[in-house]
Amino acid sequence: MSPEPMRDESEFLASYDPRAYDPVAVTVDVVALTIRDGALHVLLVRRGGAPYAGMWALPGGFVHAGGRREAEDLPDAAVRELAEETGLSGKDGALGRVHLEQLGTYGAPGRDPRMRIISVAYLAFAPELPDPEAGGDAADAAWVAVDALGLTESGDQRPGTTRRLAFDHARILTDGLERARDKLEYTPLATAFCGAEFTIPELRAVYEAVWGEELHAGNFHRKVLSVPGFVESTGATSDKGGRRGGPRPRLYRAGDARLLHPALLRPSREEEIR
Amino acid sequence: MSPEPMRDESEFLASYDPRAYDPVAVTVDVVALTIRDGALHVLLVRRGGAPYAGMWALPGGFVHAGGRREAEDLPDAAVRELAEETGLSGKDGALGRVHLEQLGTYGAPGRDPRMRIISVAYLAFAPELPDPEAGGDAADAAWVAVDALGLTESGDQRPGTTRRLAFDHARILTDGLERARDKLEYTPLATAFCGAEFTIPELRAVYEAVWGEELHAGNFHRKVLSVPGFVESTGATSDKGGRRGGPRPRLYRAGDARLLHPALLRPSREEEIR
DNA sequence: TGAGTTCATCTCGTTATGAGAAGAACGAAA
DNA sequence: TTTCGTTCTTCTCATAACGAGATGAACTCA
Repeated sequence: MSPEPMRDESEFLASYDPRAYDPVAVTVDVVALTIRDGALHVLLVRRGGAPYAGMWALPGGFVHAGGRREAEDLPDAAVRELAEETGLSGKDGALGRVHLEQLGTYGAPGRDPRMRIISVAYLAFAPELPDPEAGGDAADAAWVAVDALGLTESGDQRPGTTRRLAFDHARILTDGLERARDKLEYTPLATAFCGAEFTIPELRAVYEAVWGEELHAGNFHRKVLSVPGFVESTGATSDKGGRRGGPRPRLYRAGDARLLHPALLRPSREEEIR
Repeated sequence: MSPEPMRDESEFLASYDPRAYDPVAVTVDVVALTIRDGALHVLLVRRGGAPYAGMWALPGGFVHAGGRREAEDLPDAAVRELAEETGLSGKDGALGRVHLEQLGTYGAPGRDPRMRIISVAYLAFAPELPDPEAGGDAADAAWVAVDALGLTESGDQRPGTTRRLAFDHARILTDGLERARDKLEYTPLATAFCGAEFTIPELRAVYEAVWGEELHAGNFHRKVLSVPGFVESTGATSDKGGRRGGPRPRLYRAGDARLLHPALLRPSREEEIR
């Protein structure tokens, strides 16, 4: 990993010139997902400046690497960009309960017309949040229904889709959705889309929105209660029934499991196997 | 993502100065795993130069970003570094049959004493390969038994371990092993550790080496044959029995499944759940 | 030749899953 | 207020999957 062998470490550090290397920039981009009106939504910003001005993009920006500003870690950069470009406050505010994990890194030459840019993508699961306010370089910011973006399996957008995504963000978003679908199978992260207390029908609505298919209510109920540590009862009952009738569902909160065992497998997996 | 709004994209590109940004460098590091003598091994190089001279590290190096050399994509950089530092030839040679996937990106400030370095880690599964030859900046290169590195769950090495790992490579390797264990559960990638044709006992040995526990031979056999697309029969039989006796096992090759359904879950999962 | 090992298959009891049904609780419309 | 349709929650039942153990044949090594 070192450019050339040297005898002494301090001598090496003194003579080291970072600028002698190829110029690269590192950004973070965030795929922030939430459930609104029973449908999966992603947080997007409309780009104010070039390149791709006017198009929609994932919130993100350059990592403060330590030159003029203080160096920040990658997850911190993700939270900062999310806060800056959307007006949502950071860890102690609206973004306090979100789950954040690294999704992947995208660095193909030419993915950004300005220069070689390596983008570290993060994936966030959030409970229902207020509408964002555009800030930073963003001309606009909004929660957008994922279904309205016309994404294809290959990471493109279908022709005729009104909201076009900049850069390779359609691919990043597609990968993020795929990851979210997988994570719901074997981790309890569906609870990250809910409030602190939730009902089993609410939890089922999360699965149905992310997976895009209806689940058998009875079997789902049995399964959630039988997996150890998935949810724990609060003893209380929701104060209202469903909006179209039905009894008041009981309230639960997230349990202490980090993995679901056995997993909650989605029904229509057969097609994707080959 | 743009530094400041501008009216025209070409005007923007002309005036853009990459050097105005914080200096960052991007590297790739590869966690290359294989099975030798029934035990899981990882490819390591001994560092010739500073920093961490003399310590062991994952093979890796700077990404050619496009300044003086031609820009290369991240996976290409991973293959190139693997080839350069170990003497193993590239895609058409010994490295032709390896599975390569992105593992994660490590960019904490201070992880490299020279400057801010963002490292994109890749994970490789390889069948048994020849001993590597040191090249590039590496003073030595070898397949090292993972068990001999004294890795802890928290990504450190136990005190007293002779081969110390440079940088945060103990953490990267720990994450890679965790990922490998997971992948064996729900993908047919265990076959990537085998040759083109293999027996079911050989495949079981892969699982036992990666998971570090013995499996029930009969149930494993039933399971592998019952999962559609995992393996397909060649009709042939191995020309030798096991080294300690037993009949000649039949030969199989990898099937066309990309996902195992139902998955092959490892037995002792209960402990890791909470 | 004999002893010990391993492959491959089978059995059996337990657990998990999919599909459907039923009673009770509720909202909304008549 | 009554009625009707909806939803929560719990059951049942048939099927599939799994863990543990057993068996006989095939092979290596002493």
